Amino acid sequence: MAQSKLSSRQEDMLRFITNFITQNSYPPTIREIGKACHITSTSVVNYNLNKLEEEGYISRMMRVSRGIQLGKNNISSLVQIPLVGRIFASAPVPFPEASVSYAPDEIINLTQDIVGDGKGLFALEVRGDSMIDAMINDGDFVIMKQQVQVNNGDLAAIWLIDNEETTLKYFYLEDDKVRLQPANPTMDAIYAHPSTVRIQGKVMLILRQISDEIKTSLKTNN
Amino acid sequence: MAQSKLSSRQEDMLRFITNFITQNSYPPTIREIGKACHITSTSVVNYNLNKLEEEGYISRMMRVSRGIQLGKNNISSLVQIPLVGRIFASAPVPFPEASVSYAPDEIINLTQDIVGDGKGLFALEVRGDSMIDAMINDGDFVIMKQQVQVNNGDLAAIWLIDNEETTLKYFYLEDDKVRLQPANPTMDAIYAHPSTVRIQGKVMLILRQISDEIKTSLKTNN
DNA sequence: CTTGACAGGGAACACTTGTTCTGATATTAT
DNA sequence: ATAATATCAGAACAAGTGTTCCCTGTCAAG
Repeated sequence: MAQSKLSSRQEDMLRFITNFITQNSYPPTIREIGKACHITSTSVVNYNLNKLEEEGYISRMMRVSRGIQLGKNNISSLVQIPLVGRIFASAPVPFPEASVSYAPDEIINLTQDIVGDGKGLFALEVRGDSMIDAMINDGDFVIMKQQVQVNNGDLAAIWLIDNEETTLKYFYLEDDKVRLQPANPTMDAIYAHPSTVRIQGKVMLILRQISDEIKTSLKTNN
Repeated sequence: MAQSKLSSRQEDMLRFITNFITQNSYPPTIREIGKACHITSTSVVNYNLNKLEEEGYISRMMRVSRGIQLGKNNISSLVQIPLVGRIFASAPVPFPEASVSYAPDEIINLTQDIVGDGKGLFALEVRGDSMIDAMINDGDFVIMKQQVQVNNGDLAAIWLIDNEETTLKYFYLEDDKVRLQPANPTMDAIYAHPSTVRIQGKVMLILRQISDEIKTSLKTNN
């Protein structure tokens, strides 16, 4: 997959395609490309599109109108994370149901450079001040991944069976007991027996919208 | 432009369109929508697409295949925020220079539904534990907007002239003095004379990447 | 009951669009 | 120069695709 051995015509086409997509948010047709790049024949456009695909600049969906995608190189693609519900001390964390699809206002859009591929992630809104020892406020959004085991040092959502309480703490398995360390260094750790804790997931990201100006869209409905 | 008077079928369609676009980066055809939403007739899809357009959820390009754009409501277009530098207690906050353009690894990509249009915003990486009374950790990213005045209740970056210290606190102007309230409710407020504080900006968003898995791309180079 | 607005279904039509075929021209290698 | 390859042009075709028309059914208002 060689690089930058594009003819000037191919550069023209690639530039036009990029502009067209950012402008219209859908890709151009072969004939639209031809018109913009002064190519009279659709077969020539098709020919050069195949060249662009061979070089990895675009991908084409065969037999699909406007089936052109920009190469993965220069894209900072979106990741959609479902906003599943709320997290608070007195209940276990809710988990996403694989079957349902989420409404637009229940989705938090982030980018790959922040959350990676976003696989298995879901978001929860924090309710109450009970997570304050994890440096997490009422109203914050936590993006977490469901898993029953975490590594030492991970910030985990943990269900304390005896207390019937959800807590967010840094998890350390030490000898035969579990140390749950608050994020706030001024606070003391909790020690517990492994059988009394149930790991529910791992916190990947915390999002706190301070200003009301930008809080409009992520507000969940009561 | 009324809101949420969408039928379940229209919600289905909107959800499918959104998913389809983010997945394929080009919009679906009428027939693809119909197939996915169990609508046998193209005219019904067309009918409901027009409804969605009337309500402002999408825009349609007449006579253009796949000519569907997501409306400004649920649009999640990218916002690029320059990562200007670091913020710590012993120095005023750095500000972006309008003239320079930033390298890709100095840009934080977020979406409009989180930060709005992103106008005038810039990002800083928090260094040290000095902001801990604002519930902000070492390594957090704060997204802020430069301004010399803030409203009461805003979380502001403030330069304390006498102490030669930057602090992030909720700002309240009361009578003739300034009350600076830590975000952590267990801590006490600071009172200061207006002439001894210099407002440097307003914090809009706090981003905390917990897991190393997703920390790769936003790491600043030393 | 009648009317009208609304929602859905089916089919036909015309335009759009990717594909393919044939041939011409340009470029490069031998 | 000759052959091989790459690029381009034009045309025709089949499939894709938006649009439109007519019909049926539902439901609330008059």
